[in-house]
Amino acid sequence: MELYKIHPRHYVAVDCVILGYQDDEIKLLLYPRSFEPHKGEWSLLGGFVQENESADEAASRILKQTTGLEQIFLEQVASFSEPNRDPEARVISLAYFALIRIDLHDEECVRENGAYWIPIRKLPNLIFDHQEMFKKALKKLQQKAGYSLCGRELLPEMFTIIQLRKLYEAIFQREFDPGNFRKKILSFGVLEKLSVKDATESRKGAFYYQFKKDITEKILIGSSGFSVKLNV
Amino acid sequence: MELYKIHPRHYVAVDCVILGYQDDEIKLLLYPRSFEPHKGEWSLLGGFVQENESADEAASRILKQTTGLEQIFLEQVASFSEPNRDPEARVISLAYFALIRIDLHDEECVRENGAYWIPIRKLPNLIFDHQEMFKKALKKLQQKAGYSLCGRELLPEMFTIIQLRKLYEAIFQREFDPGNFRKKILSFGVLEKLSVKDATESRKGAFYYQFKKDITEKILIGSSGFSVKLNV
DNA sequence: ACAAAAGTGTTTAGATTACACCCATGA
DNA sequence: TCATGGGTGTAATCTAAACACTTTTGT
Repeated sequence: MELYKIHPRHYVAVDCVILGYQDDEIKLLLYPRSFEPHKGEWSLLGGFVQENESADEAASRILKQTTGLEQIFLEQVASFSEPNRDPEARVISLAYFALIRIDLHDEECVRENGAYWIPIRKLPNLIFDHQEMFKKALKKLQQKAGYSLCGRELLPEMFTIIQLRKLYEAIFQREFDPGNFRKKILSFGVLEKLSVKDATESRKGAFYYQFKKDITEKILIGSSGFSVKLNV
Repeated sequence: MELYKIHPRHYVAVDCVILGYQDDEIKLLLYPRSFEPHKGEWSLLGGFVQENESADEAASRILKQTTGLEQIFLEQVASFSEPNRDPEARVISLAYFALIRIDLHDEECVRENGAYWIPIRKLPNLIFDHQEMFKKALKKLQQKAGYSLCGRELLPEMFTIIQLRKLYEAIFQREFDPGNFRKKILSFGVLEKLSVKDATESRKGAFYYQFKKDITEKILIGSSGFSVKLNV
């Protein structure tokens, strides 16, 4: 302990890049910061790491507070530790990224926090280095989408292959050939065709699918854009 | 500031997974911890983040101290923040991983720190969660090797294709077909054949290669093991 | 000349891509 | 019946992988 005492201690915060999917767009949960510095400017949802919790736990806590959801996908992005990143005091921040199903989240919670879902195509300026946190999180999402179908985290229980494709097009900001995409995805054998159709988009209607219950999801989608492999 | 003051502050450390390549093996720089707790047990090289430095700077500082090298490849791995990971006091640790050319490092420095290069195949037990840090760093190395030839970081200026293959075999712990590996690597067009041969391994001798000077190295090597693509 | 490692070529199987075409349905 | 998106089939192209073969050189 003696040896440790000569070293400084720092505030440690977590900031969450909370991403969801709605109306064919990836959206980010932001709120106008409620205190100085930079009061009123857009900020990620964050908070300080307390004595008896890990950073992961702190991030979960914040997620619960702001969306009402538990047990959702959460992953470290990076640490941000420039001495002056927060002009008020030295705060070392650990960025997290979360994927949530907007259809499940608690709108009450979100409204209470004054938070909004903002489409990532029209992102406003964010405080501090939050823009960079977002960029890194988006890159992580693209990576993740590259080796696992992230429909489970972002789409409703039932969805059409077309909806899944639109999700992937939103994530990668490019188009995929409808026929090839469908074949590729179905070749993994992780989706189950239902007998129900979504008739809102066309006369013919598109069949709904859902993830098979027992699948330990391990899928590889290559980097070049979209080349996929089933791993286990 | 008022708002921040109600929150606790924590010691923040960096721990470096310093990897090198020698004698056809990936090696990790470790030292027997010189103070309690766990005095004498194997530990990564680390230190505390000071007032006026970022964590990246702290990691660079530690690297300089222990290997004598500057400007070397260094990347964040993850944060470790379990409240009791260090039994002595709460320390939040940011793990880094570094790749260094063992042929360049300062042996004096290493010896002064009582550090040793340990082949990763025969790793001893490490203190705290250092084993986990190492595992994550190794995974990162494999990822990195998957999209960029990391010969620059780990091999001497000049090397043979066979040496590069051995490096990849050490990183991925599997063998690659010599012919296919050579063709793949050379197809990137980032290596320059020299007129000198390494005659130590065979009568015929293998030509040395070096990285072309002007290359902004962007290579993709797929995940399935070894499928590669030139990106730009 | 021959052994042994360096380096080249060839063949096959599988994946990716582009795109033509058929299908089901409500208006 | 026809327009529209949903869904299937196929041929051309590219890539990975296995492995046979040729080259170079010291002894």
